[in-house]
Amino acid sequence: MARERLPSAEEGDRLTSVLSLMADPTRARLLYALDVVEELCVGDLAIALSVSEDAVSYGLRVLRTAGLVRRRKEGRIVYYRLAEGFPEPLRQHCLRQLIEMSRAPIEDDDV
Amino acid sequence: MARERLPSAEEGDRLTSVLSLMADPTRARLLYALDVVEELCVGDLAIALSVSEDAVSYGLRVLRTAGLVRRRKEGRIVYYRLAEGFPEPLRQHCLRQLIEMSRAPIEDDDV
DNA sequence: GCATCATCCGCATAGCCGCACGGATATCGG
DNA sequence: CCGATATCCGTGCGGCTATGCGGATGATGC
Repeated sequence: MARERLPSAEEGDRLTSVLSLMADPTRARLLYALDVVEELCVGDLAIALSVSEDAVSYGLRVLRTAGLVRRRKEGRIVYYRLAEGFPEPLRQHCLRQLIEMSRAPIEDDDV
Repeated sequence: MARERLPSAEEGDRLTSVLSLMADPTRARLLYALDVVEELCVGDLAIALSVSEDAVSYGLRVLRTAGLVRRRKEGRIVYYRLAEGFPEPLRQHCLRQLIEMSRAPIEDDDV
C-alpha cells in the first residue's frame, strides 16, 4: 500500500528543503513571530528577537526566496508577513507544536 | 499571554537542534523508514534508501547520539528502531504530515 | 584458527550557510 | 536639495557537517 512506501530521495530532498528553512534559530523565530503578530517590519523584528538587522534581513531574504513570506512596502518601511500559500501543516504542526515542545523539553534536559 | 510570547534564542536553539536532525534527506528517510517498518538493520536500510552503508551508519550514529533511535545487537547484525522517548509531535506532525506534504507539493511548483 | 561478513570508528576533505561589512537605493522631513 | 533613515544587495569569511576511505572490532561458518 502507498502508505508504507518509503520516500524517494527526491521526496526526501523536497521535505528537507522546507524543513531546513526552519532548522535555523533566526528563521524559526522569525516565522513564529510572523505567525503570532501577522505583520512586522525588519527593525521591529530585530528588536523583538535581539538579532542584528542584517541577520533579520538575510533570514527574511531566504524565506522570501523560498516563497514563505511576503513583503509590503509602506514608505521606507517594509512589512513582512507569512505568504498566503504558507503550508498549513508546517504552520500548525511545526511552528506551533514544536515551539510548544521546545518549551517543555525532555525532563532530564534540565539545567 | 504566554501564547503570544516569542520564543527566546535558547528555545529557538532547542527547536532548531531537533528540527535540523530531520533537515537532512538521509536522516529524514531513515526516521520515516523506522516509523513505518519499526525495526531494520543497517544493510537493509542502505538498500531500501539507495544510500551507502557508511552514510546510513553515520546518520544513525547522529540520531542515536541525539537519543532518537535505539539499537539492538543480534549476532553481528545491528537492528535499529525509534527510541521509546521519540517525541510524538515530531513523529506525527513532521514525519507523517510533512512526508505527505512533500508528495503533493504546491501546484505551481511544476516541472 | 582462519577467512568472511556486518558494522563501527577516526580522520580528512569538500561543500554549504549564516552573518558581518561596505556600499547602494529609496523615502522622508525640512 | 540635503541629510537622515530603513532596508536591500553582493561579497567574503569562519564554522559546521555529510560523506568517503582505511582500518579496527566482533560474530559466524567451517
